[in-house]
Amino acid sequence: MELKKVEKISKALADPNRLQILKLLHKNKSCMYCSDINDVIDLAQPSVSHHLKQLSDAELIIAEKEGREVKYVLNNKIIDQYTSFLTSLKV
Amino acid sequence: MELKKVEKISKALADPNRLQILKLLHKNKSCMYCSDINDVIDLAQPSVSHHLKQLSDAELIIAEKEGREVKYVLNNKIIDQYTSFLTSLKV
DNA sequence: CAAATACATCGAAATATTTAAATGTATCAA
DNA sequence: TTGATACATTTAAATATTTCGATGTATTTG
Repeated sequence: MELKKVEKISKALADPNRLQILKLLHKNKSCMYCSDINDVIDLAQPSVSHHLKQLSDAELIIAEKEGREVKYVLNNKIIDQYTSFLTSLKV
Repeated sequence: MELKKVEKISKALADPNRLQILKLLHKNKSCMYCSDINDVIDLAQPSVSHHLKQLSDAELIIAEKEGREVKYVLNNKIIDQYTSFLTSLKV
């Protein structure tokens, strides 16, 4: 995995609200809508939208548009790639 | 692993210079001195010192004082703990 | 088509991070 | 003990991130 990509994923993971969103997605078996996340995270809607975009840009989550809602799905694959890189750093 | 700790490690990993330092430590089998890192990283000495402190505070590296030099060692254990947390997020 | 809903984008303020020059501290060597 | 070396800390400037109100854009519903 490219260092630039590792940096981007790390940045996405470096915020308590975004970590909470990922935990929520895990708990709810990855299927959550933006409004559900808005209900739980104690931030204004544009802030949540911003965080979801960062997670999405890092490919940690995948946004699936369903009518006027957006469903968010955890991207297991990129987590594997990221952890593989980190493991490869070990001596 | 605590979310606060995950956040701190993620922050430490979210910088190109710090990632490069970790790669250097891996390449050199974890045994490097501050001055060696200064030679390779294109930053002033206080900046490198600052980055090493962040990696050290996140426990990604361990600083071992040897006389007037400091040797840096990769902390495999914390990498394992961090990747375990990330893996546990998967659905 | 008009109103409502769900989410995104813009703009701006508050806060955090990165960087380096200047300086400080500890250790070694002569 | 004096000068040099290795690294840390302080201070301050530049830059990036976080946050939210206001507003914009689709989509659905009546």
